[in-house]
Amino acid sequence: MSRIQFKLLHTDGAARRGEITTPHGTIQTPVFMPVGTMASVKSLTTEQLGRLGPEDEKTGDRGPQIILNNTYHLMLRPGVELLEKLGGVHRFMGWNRAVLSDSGGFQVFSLSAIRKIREEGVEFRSHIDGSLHFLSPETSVSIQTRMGVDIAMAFDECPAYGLSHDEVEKSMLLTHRWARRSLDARTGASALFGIVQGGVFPDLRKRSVEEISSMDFDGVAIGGVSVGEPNEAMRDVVGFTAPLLPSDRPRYLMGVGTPADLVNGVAAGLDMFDCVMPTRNARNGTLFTSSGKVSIKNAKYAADDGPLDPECPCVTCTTVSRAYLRHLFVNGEIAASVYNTIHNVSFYLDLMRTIRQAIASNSFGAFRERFLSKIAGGEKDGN
RNA sequence: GGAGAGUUGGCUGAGCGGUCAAAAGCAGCAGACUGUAAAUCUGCCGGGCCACGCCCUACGGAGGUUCGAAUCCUCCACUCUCCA
Repeated sequence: MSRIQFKLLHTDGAARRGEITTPHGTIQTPVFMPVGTMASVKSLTTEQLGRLGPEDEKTGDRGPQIILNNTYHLMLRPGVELLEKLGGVHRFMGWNRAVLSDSGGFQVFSLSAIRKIREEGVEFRSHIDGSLHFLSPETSVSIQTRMGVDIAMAFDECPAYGLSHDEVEKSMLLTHRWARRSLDARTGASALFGIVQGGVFPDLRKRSVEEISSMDFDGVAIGGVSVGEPNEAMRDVVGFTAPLLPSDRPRYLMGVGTPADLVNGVAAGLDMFDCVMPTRNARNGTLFTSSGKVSIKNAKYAADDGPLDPECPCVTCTTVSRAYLRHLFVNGEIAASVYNTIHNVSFYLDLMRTIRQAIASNSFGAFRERFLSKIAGGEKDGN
């Protein structure tokens, strides 16, 4: 019945090397999924996206193995009816690899000004035209399935950071009931992942893992993280929760993170990651390199004729200089976003490939240590 | 030659007796960004200092009126518009 299959290939400490088979290709894990909210990884054409990152060791394929789309945004525009009629998101955007969709649960959190939460579901007012919409476990899963995604996410509630134990518990229990209903709404056309909540409270996280793991999800995700909590808190939650997750299914850390977060996440035993950071930061002029972050708009790069990252084989690093990238950025040229996004996404994909190789050769621990100190050398905050 | 308008910090441009080191925007400099309402947002932006306060230099130039002037008066310089 499940449309995906997970195979655990190898472990190196807690780090896992695996494979997820989907109708749109096999995904090597640990994997990073670029975010393409509007069925588009911002500033890239589907074709450009498809050529990013390192070449696959075996198949010779390039590019992300899987990307993320967003239910909330796509249901508003262009709408699920149209998407379905046009053959689903893959066909719509000309993407033939895997797609995972977020359920809209996060928007319940991030767009809190326009929501009304009930047991049944969430009433939204569209941020686009103010029209009224309703999202529930059933409608969310249905929309995701009709969009034709490979992996759908259960509809959850993502509590804001700073709520009390009782409030988070209440929210978590709602997420659990919604998880059950999401699962009951699954038709089998898309795989379905459950989402663990519980905020920053270990006892709640533990309960949530137990509850979500007991259900027949195709994978389990850690949600409710990177919602404004201190970095330390996030790391604690991930470090505590990840090892509790079932080992026979993909483990997905939602919305995280920095390169260092990814390395640490893998070390905690996680397989899948997504984050807007590489794409958003690219558009805002912050680039990730092998020696730390580079704010390309800084005056010091005005006459810097060298490549952004000498160690990076991406199109950006092999064709233009830092000086040119800065010039494009300060002048607001669209190409700045394109070049920057190409690099940042490539950097992330490259990092994941390196991580996979390190695990395969049982050298992940050493790699992690080297990586973190190298990054820290270039950046004080370790990102 | 006559009539009128104007000259403000790198630029555009408010202010029209004190609360003005001078609004706002731009440019410049730096920072943030973690399941994307983000090609966004925030801070700094005359100089100096033993800096939550003080000093210096500043609103075309020079004088003047006033307790006090970017703001009022006089002259000078320059710019623009209209009429000859």
